Amino acid sequence: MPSFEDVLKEQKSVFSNKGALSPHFVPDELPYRENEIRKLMVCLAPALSGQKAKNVFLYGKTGTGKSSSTRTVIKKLEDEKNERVKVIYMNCRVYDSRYKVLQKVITAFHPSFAKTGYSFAVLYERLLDWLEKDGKQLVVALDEVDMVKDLDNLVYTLTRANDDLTNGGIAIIGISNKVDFKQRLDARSRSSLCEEEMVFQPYNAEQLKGILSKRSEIAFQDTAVQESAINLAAAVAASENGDARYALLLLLRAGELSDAEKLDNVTDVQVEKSRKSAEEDKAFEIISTLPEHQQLLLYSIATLASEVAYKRLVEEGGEKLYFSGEVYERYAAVAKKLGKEPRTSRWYREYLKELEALGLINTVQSGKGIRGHTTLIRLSYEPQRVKQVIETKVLGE
DNA sequence: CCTCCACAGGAAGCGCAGGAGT
DNA sequence: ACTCCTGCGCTTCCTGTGGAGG
Repeated sequence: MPSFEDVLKEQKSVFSNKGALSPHFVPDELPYRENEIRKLMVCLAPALSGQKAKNVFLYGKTGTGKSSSTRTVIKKLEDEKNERVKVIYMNCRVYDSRYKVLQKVITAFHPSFAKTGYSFAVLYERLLDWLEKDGKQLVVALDEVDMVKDLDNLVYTLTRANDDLTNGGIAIIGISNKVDFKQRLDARSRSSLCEEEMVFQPYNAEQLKGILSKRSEIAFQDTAVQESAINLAAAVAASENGDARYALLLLLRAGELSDAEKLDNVTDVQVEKSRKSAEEDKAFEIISTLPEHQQLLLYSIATLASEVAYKRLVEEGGEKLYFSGEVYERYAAVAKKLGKEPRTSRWYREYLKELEALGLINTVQSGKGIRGHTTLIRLSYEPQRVKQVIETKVLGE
């Protein structure tokens, strides 16, 4: 009978601490964000001397270190072990209304309030009492704050609380990656929430490299990751908006691939593979949210492509290209078969443009050798898989 | 050279949904 | 509650275009 220890030993892995690549991991040191962290600390520092901390609004694209910086600062603040300073971090994707946010805050010091049913006024009074008691300073960090449905209300409530309190205070840290979101707020809550503003710039390739190297030291076995793998992951992520989360994900998946193939290191080959599969996932995600007729069109191209020999096609570097007219005929046939009225060919051309803009197909203008003037079409992804995805996700349901 | 093919893509207009105005 | 307007998705109609074929 094998023990778990034996089983674990058999499964050798390139990882030593996989969790270090997770987006939730908070490293001891956050490189290239020293200035942001310092500025955040300056905003929160008043709390330690019994003053209200400043409200801060953090803005920046995904994977630029907003959440990590905030968590790092929160950790530092908690390490001060000041009884009168409380910090609560939450993700507003989960706590998406004034009530839920308030409830989450209350349960942090009064777990019995975890169940709903208390009126908003009761929760609010409780919060004030608790803060008032020995002049506590509360900092509420709201990640993805744009998800809160009644944000104006929430901001108003939290800021007004400061007026109702003679002792203690509440500060808000708002985090968002939506540019236009600020405009949706009314002027009053905007000016309270954005008392202090910080913009997080995307990382460049050099910085991503630094981040990845540092994390790899924790996450992987000593010599498991080749430098070329890190360089590639950094370069790819840099070209995709400098998203550190994506860079880490690539490395994580690459490592998992190495494990699956029972290799003892991670090279750029695995990174390239995981890039491809990440891209494919994204494409399939896009496909499943496409308008019905664009899906049908894509499906039609996929069926053409899976037929071994079709009457008219052109080959280019081993890839088959389909005539616009043939594709339209197939699309019309598929639509009819499913009892849908096909769109006109004029609109079909607009669909083609959209699909190309989304990177799902490639088109080429016909040149010499072909009669007339037409567009040649090919799928950007494996036809069989595209067909499968549409069949299961879309038509199957 | 002219004609035809196989489309590309602009212009106009239609029906409808969803706000703004009253 | 009502009209009015606007934008969107789409159809209809039409002119344009580059190469093949006679």
